[in-house]
Amino acid sequence: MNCGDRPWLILNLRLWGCISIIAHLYTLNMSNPYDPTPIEAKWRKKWEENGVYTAALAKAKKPYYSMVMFPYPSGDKLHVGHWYNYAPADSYSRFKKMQGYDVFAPMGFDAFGLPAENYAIKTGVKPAESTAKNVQTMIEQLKRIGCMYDWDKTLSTTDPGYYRWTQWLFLEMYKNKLAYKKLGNVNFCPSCQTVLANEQAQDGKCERCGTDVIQKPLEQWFWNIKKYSQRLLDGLTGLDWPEKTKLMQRNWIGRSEGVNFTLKLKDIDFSFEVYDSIPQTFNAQTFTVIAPEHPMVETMVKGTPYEKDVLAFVARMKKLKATEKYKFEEHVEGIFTGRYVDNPFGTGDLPVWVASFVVMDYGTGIVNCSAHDERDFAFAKKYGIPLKTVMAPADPVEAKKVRALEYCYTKDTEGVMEYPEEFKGRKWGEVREDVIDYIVKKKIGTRQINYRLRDWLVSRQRYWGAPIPIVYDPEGKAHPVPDEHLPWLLPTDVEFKPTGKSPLTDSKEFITRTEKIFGKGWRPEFDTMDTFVCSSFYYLRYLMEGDSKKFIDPALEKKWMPVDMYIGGPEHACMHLIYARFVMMALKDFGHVSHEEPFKKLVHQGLITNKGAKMSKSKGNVVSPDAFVEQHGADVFRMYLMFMGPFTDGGDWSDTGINGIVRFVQRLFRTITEKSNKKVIQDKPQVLAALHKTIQKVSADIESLHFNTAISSLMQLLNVLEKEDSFSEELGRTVAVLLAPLAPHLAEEMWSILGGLGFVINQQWPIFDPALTVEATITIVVQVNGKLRGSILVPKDEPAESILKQAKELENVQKYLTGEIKKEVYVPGKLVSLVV
RNA sequence: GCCGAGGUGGCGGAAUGGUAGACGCGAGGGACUUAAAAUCCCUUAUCCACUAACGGAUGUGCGGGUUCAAUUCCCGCCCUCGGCACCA
Repeated sequence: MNCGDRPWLILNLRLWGCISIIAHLYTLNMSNPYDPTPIEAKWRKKWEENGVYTAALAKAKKPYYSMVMFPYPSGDKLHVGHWYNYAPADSYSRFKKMQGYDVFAPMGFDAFGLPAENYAIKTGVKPAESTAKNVQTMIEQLKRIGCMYDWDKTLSTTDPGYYRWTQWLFLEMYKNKLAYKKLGNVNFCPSCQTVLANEQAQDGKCERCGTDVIQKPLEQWFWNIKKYSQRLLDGLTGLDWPEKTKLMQRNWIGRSEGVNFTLKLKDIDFSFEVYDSIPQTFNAQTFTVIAPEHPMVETMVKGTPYEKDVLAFVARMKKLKATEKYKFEEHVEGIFTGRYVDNPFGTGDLPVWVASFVVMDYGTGIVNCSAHDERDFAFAKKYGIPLKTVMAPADPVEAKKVRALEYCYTKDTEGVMEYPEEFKGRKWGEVREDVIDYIVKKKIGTRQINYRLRDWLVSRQRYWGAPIPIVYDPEGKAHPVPDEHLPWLLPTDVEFKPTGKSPLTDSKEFITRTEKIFGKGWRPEFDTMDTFVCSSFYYLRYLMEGDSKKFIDPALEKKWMPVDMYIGGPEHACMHLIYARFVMMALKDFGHVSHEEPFKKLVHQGLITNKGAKMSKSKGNVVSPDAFVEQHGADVFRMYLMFMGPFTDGGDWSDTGINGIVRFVQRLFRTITEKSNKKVIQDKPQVLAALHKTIQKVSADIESLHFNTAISSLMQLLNVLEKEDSFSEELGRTVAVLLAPLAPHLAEEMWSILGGLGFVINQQWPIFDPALTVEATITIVVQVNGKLRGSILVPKDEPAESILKQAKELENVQKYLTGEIKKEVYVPGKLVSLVV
């Protein structure tokens, strides 16, 4: 968003980059046997010519759907973060392919969105143009990584052939009563000049630009995701996702179980409900608060002496909330309505107040307050409202203070109940369920479940998005755009200045088109859709090549869904990943798909930072991979990224270690191509043992996405092979196969030099033989009193008694065997532990 | 405040009860070279001792505990990072 460009800095960085590259090239030894640039280009061309990565979706026997979260095609080049995500994900896909799966690894572009529009505002270049160009550039760059993407099935959310289905989805939601328009206080970003979904207003700030979000009363389109709260919650149990992500979604959905009390007002015939998720303290409740936006406020005060003041307060609060100045912590205010709740619990009447802090769209928007809540306590103290306590700490001195209301005593599981009589002496933390039963039995209230998840606000007052396919008749009633008019094209005759109104309002063509089709006085919906709508179903559209008349082929959906492996950033935990699940569930209910969940297994790659800070254009600290790839090749760069540390951890960028991988690649190439020997028929047992240990380790490590240790075990194998004069060509080829997922170009080159047939990527993944990994002699470690005192080398089937005997005879062990041996522990094949 | 993850050499990290520091970077020394780069070999947690050869103590954020044996398991604390937060 905020592109505080510092051209001098970038120039400086580029200049230094160039100098260091030239310096490196100058000093590069020409005797390096492996020259990546031409070789990598050669293999990419051969893969493409032979359609190695084209998935035959209908014919596939063992489908494996492997996806990464598709990128936004920005004008900037691919950065290290993209590589860090895509390269290891690709290594995993390749591994699966070699294990015999029919892997489908597509790639596409999430191309609608604000940056292209902001770029248009700055430069006048239309978003459609800049986006198309960026997509082209990005495809070129993506191909350079050497990933096995099936480019036949690529997609861009901005293609009319794609957003036709975004609009179709909207209409399906509309037909099935899951899309509705509603006036309400919505999050609005004054800088982006658009509304935001609840999920996009993080910490009271715009997710995109960091501006303080304000509350604005606007009429907006919502999708009823709240209806799916329980299913979204239940579905998590069966997913192979990071526990942390599941927990974040659970918290976001925020299920809470409690009670609803039905309350009656005194003097007028008026009743309503309040929700209470901590009903243990219901007998401490001494007043009731209602949200200023609540429509019932007006009814309550109508015709009373309080009416004028209360309504003025409400108006002032609404206005205040629509400004950037409003901070809920600082503006705790309220006003008495003059009304009382009629003695609900037999403990007296409760005065009803309008209070700033009451959340309108959670529960019923009206709440009962007690002394056992910090906020309620502070509010009561401020306005002199009486309080009473029903629980106290076990410590009598503290209990006395609590009863005297010296401070707020809240949510302490050890707190002891004092009232009502039935619960006296019991711990607050243990009576919850019993209190609910008591309330239900006495018919004071009913069980109630609430969710914090809000409906998804899908409309945006911006240009570069899929138009909402709705038109309004002259009376202002909404009508869906009929299917034959889809795609409901995004007009091009618009200004891009954000005004808070949709830019589409300016389009003459859009209005003319609407009137021509629907009649005079008809108006199109001027809002476009949140880009998260576009990305909520793209995994289904990959399965349908190009423009098609159907949303999905049911047979392909049944066969390929859910996505077997989905890799992307953790920042989407409560946005994309919850929307996509909701959309999949809704589509299942509408009868279009057979599965409930879109992503079976999910993994988050870690974040790559630069000097501890997140890379961003505005900070000018984005590391470009291009220079490294130019110099060392894609294989080296992707292996370096994988070798940095665990994939899910990310880490701080530094280029000091890349030479380690450069050396590894050169040494490996030289050793394998020079020492592989046709004449060697049988490899030495210790060489075979090393190979099979490596097969075992690399297989397990790639499967668990521990690429760093997979590479390190290949390095260990190289260290063994380098010491040999020669080994079999067969062994050399197996090493090429093991390397194929991690360094695909290098592996192909080695494979072909060693006379391998076809492509190495089409080979079967080797199976390790446990019998071959057993060494003839083993080292047994000897400990005395838990301290290491020596070791012995014995044949692998040496009996235990003999090992114990040898252990005790060691000179350095003898020194410490000063008394009688109390205990002898022998861990077979590992160690002897003696206790004296 | 609530929830979650983590803390290991100069650095990235490895080891989930069994030789702590694999693998790599960096650094130091040596070989090759007119020289440099590249390459190859040796050393590299800290302290002490020895350096003819062998060793000893300490050590995985801090303090306890379980065990023959703890980076790993248990209890208490400190710090860092991530998420949520006027939801009663």
